[in-house]
Amino acid sequence: MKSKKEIIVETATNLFAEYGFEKTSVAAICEAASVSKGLVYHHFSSKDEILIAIYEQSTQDMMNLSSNDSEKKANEKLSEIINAVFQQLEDNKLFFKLNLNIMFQPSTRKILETQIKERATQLFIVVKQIFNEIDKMNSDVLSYVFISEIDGIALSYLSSFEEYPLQEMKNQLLKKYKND
Amino acid sequence: MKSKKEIIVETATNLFAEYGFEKTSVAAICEAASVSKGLVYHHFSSKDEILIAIYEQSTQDMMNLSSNDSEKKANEKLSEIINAVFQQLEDNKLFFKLNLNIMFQPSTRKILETQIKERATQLFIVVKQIFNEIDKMNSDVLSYVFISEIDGIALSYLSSFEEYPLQEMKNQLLKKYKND
Amino acid sequence: MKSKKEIIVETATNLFAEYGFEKTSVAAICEAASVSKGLVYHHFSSKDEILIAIYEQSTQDMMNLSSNDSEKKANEKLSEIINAVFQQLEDNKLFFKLNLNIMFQPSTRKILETQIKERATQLFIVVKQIFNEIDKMNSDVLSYVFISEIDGIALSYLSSFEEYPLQEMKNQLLKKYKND
Amino acid sequence: MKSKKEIIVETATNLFAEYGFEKTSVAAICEAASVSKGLVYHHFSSKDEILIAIYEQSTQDMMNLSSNDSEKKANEKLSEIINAVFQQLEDNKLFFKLNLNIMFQPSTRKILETQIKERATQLFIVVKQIFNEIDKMNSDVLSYVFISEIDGIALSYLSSFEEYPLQEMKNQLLKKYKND
DNA sequence: CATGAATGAGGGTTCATTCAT
DNA sequence: TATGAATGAACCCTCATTCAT
Repeated sequence: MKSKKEIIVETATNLFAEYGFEKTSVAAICEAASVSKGLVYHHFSSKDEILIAIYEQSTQDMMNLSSNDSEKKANEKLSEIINAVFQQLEDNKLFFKLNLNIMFQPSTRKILETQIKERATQLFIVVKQIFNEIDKMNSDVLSYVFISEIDGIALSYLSSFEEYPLQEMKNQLLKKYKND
Repeated sequence: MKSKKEIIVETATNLFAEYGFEKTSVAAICEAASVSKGLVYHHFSSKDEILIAIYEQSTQDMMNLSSNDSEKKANEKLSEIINAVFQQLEDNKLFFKLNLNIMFQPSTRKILETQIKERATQLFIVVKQIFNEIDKMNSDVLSYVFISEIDGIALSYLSSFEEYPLQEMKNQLLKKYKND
Repeated sequence: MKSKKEIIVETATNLFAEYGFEKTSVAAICEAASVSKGLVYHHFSSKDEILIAIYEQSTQDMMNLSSNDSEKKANEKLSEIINAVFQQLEDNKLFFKLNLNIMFQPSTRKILETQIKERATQLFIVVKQIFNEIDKMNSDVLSYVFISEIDGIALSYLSSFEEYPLQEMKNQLLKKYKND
Repeated sequence: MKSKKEIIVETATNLFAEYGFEKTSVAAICEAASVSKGLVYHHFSSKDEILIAIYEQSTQDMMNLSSNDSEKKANEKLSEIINAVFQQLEDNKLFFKLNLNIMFQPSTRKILETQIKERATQLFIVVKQIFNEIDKMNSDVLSYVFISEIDGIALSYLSSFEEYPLQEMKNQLLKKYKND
């Protein structure tokens, strides 16, 4: 059974994702979680702290996604990443929006500066290790390009109000990295 | 000489870009612009209205950037767009952040829904017209890819806390689209 | 006619005196002054600021009490001070209590540290100048004693729940300093 | 070994003295005493009750100070009281401040009304008995004066931010009462 | 005797907006 | 145009106290 603390985090995640961090009041979280304000502040020292907990949790989840199966070839690993990201993108669209919201809201960006840097660094390392196997001399640029390509599609997809050809974009990417 | 109304818009733009829309109070705008609250509400019916004015203005500016010189070849036009965007990206980094902030803050996104759609549509049309000259059958996908690639680099660049190899990424793009 | 700001200060003074600074909520001040919270924060940047305004005002009033009639003899001046203080003590008992409350509440004492020091210094100077005329060698000690004697009676009077022989104490003091 | 209850009282005393009663939360006491909230409320029915325990304890301690050696002469007893009080004043400055804090904080004053009255009465009786030996007709006034003189010095000393000539003031008092 | 999750009222403060001047 | 006093709802957070374990 879920603890009240877990319920609070989960509820807050949903509300932050739907309305944005700034526009979600602690009171709203309490009501949605059927919990008193006192309890929220018993578990978290501030509203910011809830956000930090959510973000760190999601970083953890993200890292657990990338399998470290070193048996596989580089291009297989890239395909795997692409598949995993696009899967997540479809399944947790709202959650990805939250991440962008956090990243580009100056106030939240400041709150999470440390954690954002940490995640970006780790992500880059994972990708670069793969490209090292492919082309050690240019692994830096290749990594930047790879990450940008995924980010770009995500951005277009998440910012679009209308239907977005996500599958087609994914296939384009898969094709490009198939023979690396 | 600038009108008071222009001063208000300009001041608000800077503050929104630096602190985010939600975190910028009307009082702060008034103080920074050396103007009374009454005057702000004389010119704008609400804080939202200021944001709308800023966004529409910036869409206008953006559209004026893309020359409609139909004499040029498609690949030249693409290069031109790439150059223009990267130039802006460097010159007005804060302003681009504001656009992302607006786009992924659910509250502001809702306020500007109409304007965001409009801008996206216009942008897509401009790009697609170019790709129609290159490969009419696939102009849709090519346009999406092109926009995503630019968006992706912008996103990586704007979200990075550290040095980002913007020039190198730009060169990669230019190279890719040179011979189209 | 009194300005709203003056009404706020006056109301706050009364409530602080009756219930203490910490135990008087801004909401209570608003209600008693028939004024909105917004207005209080329009005129004062914080609750502390109200306290500071009150304290500084009272220091001003206090200083205006001591006439600077340099024609008079030293012992006459002392008598005058004694009379003035005891008069105030009777008339504004609650206000003197507020001063003691502020002085010995660590939180308020810290808020007003600067102002408390300033007042104490000014007070000491005024008294010492008088004792300089009487006995220049010992004017420091004599000043301390004089101030302590008045403080002591005030303290006893203000802390007493029962009838306190204020007149008799005053006469004792007047008698002591009559022939200086 | 100290009982948990004693630790709570001791910790609370220190915190009340340093931050004031109102500004010290039960949670702060618990943390400082390394004790749970439950335990505090097991030993005391409310926060007020802790304050009462502290105050009554200190009254007890105070009374134990004054020796009842009826052999001694009146002026010796007075000297003894003066010496004892000034000793305490130096040793437990913070604790005396707490007493003044309590006395002039309307809320705490009300909580401890009974105990404050009781202590004042007992103190007055002790002093008056001594002055009865000296001048029965005027023992009331003499007692008030004596208490006020001590209170006054204590007040000046405790309210001063700077060095205060406590020793000198003490000597003045001792000299005055030496030949009574 | 001992813990700490849980409550709910109330604290100080911010802020978009209105309106008389 | 231009000012700034004035409003009131909402915000984040604190805290004494209770209670199941």
